[in-house]
Amino acid sequence: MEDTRDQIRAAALELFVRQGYEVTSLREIADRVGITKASLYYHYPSKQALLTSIVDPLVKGWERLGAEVVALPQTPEHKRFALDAYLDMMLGHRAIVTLLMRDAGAVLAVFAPTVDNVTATVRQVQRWLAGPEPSGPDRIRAQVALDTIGVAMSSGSLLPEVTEDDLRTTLLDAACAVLRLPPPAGGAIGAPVPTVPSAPPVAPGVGGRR
Amino acid sequence: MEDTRDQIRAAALELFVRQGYEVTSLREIADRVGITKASLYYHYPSKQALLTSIVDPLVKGWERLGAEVVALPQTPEHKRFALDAYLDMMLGHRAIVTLLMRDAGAVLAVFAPTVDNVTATVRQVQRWLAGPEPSGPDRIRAQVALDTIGVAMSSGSLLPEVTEDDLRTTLLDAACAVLRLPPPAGGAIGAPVPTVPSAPPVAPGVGGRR
DNA sequence: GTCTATACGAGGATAGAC
DNA sequence: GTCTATCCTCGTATAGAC
Repeated sequence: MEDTRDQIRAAALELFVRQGYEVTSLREIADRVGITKASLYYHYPSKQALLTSIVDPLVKGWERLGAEVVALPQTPEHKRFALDAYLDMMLGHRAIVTLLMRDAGAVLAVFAPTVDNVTATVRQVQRWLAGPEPSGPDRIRAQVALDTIGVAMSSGSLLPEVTEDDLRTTLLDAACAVLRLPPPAGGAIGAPVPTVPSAPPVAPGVGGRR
Repeated sequence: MEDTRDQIRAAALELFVRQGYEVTSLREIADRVGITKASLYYHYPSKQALLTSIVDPLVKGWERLGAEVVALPQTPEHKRFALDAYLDMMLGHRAIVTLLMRDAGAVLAVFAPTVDNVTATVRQVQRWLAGPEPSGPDRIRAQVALDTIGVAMSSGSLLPEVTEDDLRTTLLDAACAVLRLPPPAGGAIGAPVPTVPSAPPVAPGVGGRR
């Protein structure tokens, strides 16, 4: 029964998101699961390892998506598609993203070894979005487009009463506007988007609580 | 001689930004200033008080700007102006904003009492930007426009070799694009922007270190 | 204003019994 | 797998001398 491990992860994620990583003690997490601190160490060798196992799916998803995306041709259609896929993945990991926003520092510290890879991936995607031989502003726009999607999601508290559907389409449009992509051509353009799967299965995250 | 107090604040800000608030110990800060932990307590009654005094200027600036902005008519020109002023203020407090991004959680925790006021201000500005009787998407766009400016600034590490000027104009344009504001009418429109001072004097922040 | 010394508590982590 | 007990380190904060 792997159940306890999962319970721990879920409890930790919830507490981390609500209170922050540093502030949350292992005792709190253990209490919530109904075990003791020591038992927790049976399942995870350290607090950092716990955090890693929580954030890992998002990192993996991002790296995978990044690799797929940069292989595509840099057409407006594909860019729009890439942003959509990115948005989709982020929404799938909503709780984790919130944590990342809250405690960017702590999370990055834990991923210090891996972080260069991630940064590299982000850079690649940014360059891909910016187009060939991008100017400074081109690169800024590319980065803002990416950030748009990430940040606005964590602003749930500032945007209640907004449907997920509105959020999804509006964010995509906003990112496209920033990139100055032409609006999607009304008709069918053959198949503008090829093989890339729309998004990984993606765990539901611990979403809730909003 | 208020010098020590300022030295402490500067050292603390730098360390907080680089390592994070929770992780940075008072001993480190004291060491850097060349005094002891105990002396530090003579100047600031607690670590939280220190953080407060660091972040306070930004909060104040934001509240002040918010109050001024929501009193303006909701024309495209004024919205553009408001975003510009907002951008200006954020750039003026660059280091603090970076800290806020890094440790949003910790900072918010410290400002828990005040935080409702701030949230309220943000909400007001968001509504002002969204226009009268805004739809869901209108409100999302307003929020994204605000976030655009804030976030992209912290992405300095992902956008080296970009001039501050490019950053400034591109971010403003991006925010306007998100809001679907028409491009600024080429000619002079009388005085589209009235009394509002372009931005508070604004401390230079401890910028550096990038 | 700044120091030395110290109280106090909390948190991460380990050892070893059940 | 889970517990009790314990270690060690570190951070906040205070007392009191210089």
